[in-house]
Amino acid sequence: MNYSQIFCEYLKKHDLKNTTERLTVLQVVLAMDKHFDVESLIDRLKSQQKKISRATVYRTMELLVDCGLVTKHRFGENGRVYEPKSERDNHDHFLCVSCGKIIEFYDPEIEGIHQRLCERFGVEILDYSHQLYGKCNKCSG
Amino acid sequence: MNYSQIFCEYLKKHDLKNTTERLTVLQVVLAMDKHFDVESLIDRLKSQQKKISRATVYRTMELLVDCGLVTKHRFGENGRVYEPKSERDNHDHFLCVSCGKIIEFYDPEIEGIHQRLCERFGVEILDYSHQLYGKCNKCSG
DNA sequence: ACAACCATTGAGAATGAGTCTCAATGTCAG
DNA sequence: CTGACATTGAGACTCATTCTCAATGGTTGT
Repeated sequence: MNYSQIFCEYLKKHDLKNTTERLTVLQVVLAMDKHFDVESLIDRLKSQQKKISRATVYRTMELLVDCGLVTKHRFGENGRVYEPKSERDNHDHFLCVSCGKIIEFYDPEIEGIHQRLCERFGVEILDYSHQLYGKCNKCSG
Repeated sequence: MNYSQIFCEYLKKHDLKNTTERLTVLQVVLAMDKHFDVESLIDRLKSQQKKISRATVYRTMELLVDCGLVTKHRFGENGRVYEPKSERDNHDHFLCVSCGKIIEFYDPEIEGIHQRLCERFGVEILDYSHQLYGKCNKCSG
């Protein structure tokens, strides 16, 4: 099942309408760089002569996050950054404060930490955010 | 060396002036709840008849973060939250999305993760952010 | 102690990301 | 096809944070 199909199913299941704006946003999102902000997405839409309002773009991104096709991040003091999510795609981010490079990494021990937290405090974890900031190998020293 | 002394040293070292506004903000910050936002801090200042402008409060918080007396967080979609930092005070946060409760926890394995990242990619970590969102034991189920 | 220099402050304007409004438009079940 | 109602778009709005700049105040050297 591809992204569009998943999105359509999601829309149907929630009694939301299958509009061209929504599908167009999804298409363009999938063609963006891995990490992008809404501003770039809107620029891209404009440059492709797709006239979709800022409000609709924001509204649609929310849906895409909600149906699990996209994840939303906050890196440092900047606004939101989105990232299309692929199956079993579980990673955290390192951001170089000098050049802006983003390194994605996965360390299974993060799950150990979460597991121990749940056991210790009896909480249920729904979501998390884990970012590292520093200098990449080219910028350090 | 107490907080005020550290702050004064910091100011001197950076050729910044030792103003009553700056010291007042520090005093009131130390008397705040563990996690607070700028709005509450400004309210507190007002209620104590200390007239310090919004701009100065923001500017001073930046200094306090820079000199390591306070840490700055972003929890979810909300604005900044500050937290006075004590010696060897290394912890992450769990936030209950239902009741707002904050649990602080420390799991040494977070450092293992960071260590492995440094070795693997040759990066230097300067800072990080790690928050968990979910339901606390009273709100889950 | 004093003057002079320059950092700091405050009030309010400006910014900017994100949200809201509501009339016009589009979707879709029946 | 049509009615019911969800969605869209343009721009107003919000709200946290930053900026501006004239007035104020610390600090240093004498």
